Amino acid sequence: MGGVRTALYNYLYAKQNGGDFILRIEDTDSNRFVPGAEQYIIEALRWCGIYPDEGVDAEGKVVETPSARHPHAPYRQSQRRGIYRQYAEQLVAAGAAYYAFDTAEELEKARSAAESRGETFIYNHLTRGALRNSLTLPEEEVKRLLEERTDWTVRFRMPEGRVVEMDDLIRGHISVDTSTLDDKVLWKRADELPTYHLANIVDDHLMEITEVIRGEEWLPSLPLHYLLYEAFGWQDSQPRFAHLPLLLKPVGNGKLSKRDGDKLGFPVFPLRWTSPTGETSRGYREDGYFPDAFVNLLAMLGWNPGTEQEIFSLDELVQAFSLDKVGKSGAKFNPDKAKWYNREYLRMRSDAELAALWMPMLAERGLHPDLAFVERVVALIKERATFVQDFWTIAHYLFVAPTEFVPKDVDKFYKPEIYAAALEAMEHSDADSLEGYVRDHGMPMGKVMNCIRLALSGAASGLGISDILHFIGHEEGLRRMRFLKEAIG
RNA sequence: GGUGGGUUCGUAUAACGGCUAGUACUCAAGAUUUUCAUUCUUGCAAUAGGAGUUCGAUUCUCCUACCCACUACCA
Repeated sequence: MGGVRTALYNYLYAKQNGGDFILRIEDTDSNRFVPGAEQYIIEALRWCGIYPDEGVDAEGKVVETPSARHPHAPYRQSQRRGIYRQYAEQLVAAGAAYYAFDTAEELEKARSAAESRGETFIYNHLTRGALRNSLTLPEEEVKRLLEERTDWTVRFRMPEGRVVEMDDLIRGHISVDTSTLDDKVLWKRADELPTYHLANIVDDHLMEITEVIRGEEWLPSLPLHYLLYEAFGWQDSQPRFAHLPLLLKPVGNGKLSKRDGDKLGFPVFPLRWTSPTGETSRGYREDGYFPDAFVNLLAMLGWNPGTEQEIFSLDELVQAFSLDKVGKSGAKFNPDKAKWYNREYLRMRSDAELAALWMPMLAERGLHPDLAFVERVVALIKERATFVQDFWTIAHYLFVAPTEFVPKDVDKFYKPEIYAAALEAMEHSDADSLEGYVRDHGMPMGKVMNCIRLALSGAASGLGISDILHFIGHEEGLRRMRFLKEAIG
């Protein structure tokens, strides 16, 4: 959800300003490759109605837009491998970065040693002088290690005691002292791939990105990114940054995780997702949410239009969206409000459209009613439903006679005198005259009517009796009256 | 621990430094309905705490508290 919201805000911002929305796959961690994840992202965006102007499509090919522009291909960082090394080395040559030869074990040792002293190990101006890198080793040995070993990295040489002044479109001015920051790895010889920081800056520059709208978790690395733009000499074309507040779990504290959804009974994924380990998480699509409702509720999590309007189509969002109306604090997700949104969107759908969505579900139950009949049913019940899936629960007895009766309602309304009156009323009237007959003959309205409803629907609550009768017909109504007696009596 | 960010009803949020702090969801009550749901009406409910600036602070400044993120050869 959080990822979709970030993509949505980027899309809205781009479209509002006549820009392009580019989908770039940042797959620079070969250890964390998840098969199917990329396809999933593309399919989820499509479901939401978000189509990239540039990027990769579901088949892994460059997106073909009407204008057929794809000047920045390839869009998958794993396919851009070749271009990053030169940039990393450019920084080394400029003195902004250096080669580091520390092995994972050595760093681990340094970390635990610091920990035992009650400190935290940071690879920075304080420690780099005592570690194995091109700043401490003789030139000859550096040259040798570079050729002999394949596990070295390029690290950013974070300056000491510099205050980086930054601007965020949402948070305003921020300044950070670089002394507290560390020498981040920029490039790994082992897989010839950059880390996020280098790849992001290089690609944003190459792809002419003008705005970076991303999650708040990136705010702490913003100084590094500023410094990187500076080291490359790209300050003039540096994009503007906006860090979005996080999506938080509905109860307690902390960011929304997939566990919360499982526990509290709502999806945290746009589409159903099955992880490589076979674990499945439910999706908004499969749960019956309409894509436009999902987009709408997501847009309102962290942003507001400044008016009291709550229902927005994607196009309206493009018009109304504004980064300065995005909040600064994390937004707790409210599942009840999400359902409310879907209910609103369900009501806006036409009877014909809802009937068309319901037909296949009826077919799964072996039912093949007239489309016109289904449309009439939908018109009657749509106000009572949140999802199309609810239709069956609400109106199943319009298609199939009840075979079970709610025991509590039976106890209350299936009594000899009441049943006799109810049967008499049914035998001497039709759908339209039933209520009048009951009243005119002095029968207890509530009891008799509920007894009839029990027979017709299996419970004492639900649709109006006259409505039910109109759908199933008087004969079927009488048959169900008799069946109630057989089943219970 | 360090650094950064954040803090208005339970939740999402509104309020040029100036009305009785508004709206929506949830919840409760009432009306409507043959029942339930819908619909309508009403109600409950908040500026984290403390200083300061000011005629006046939800809004600006500082301190405290709490929450979150980051602190990886992950993004």
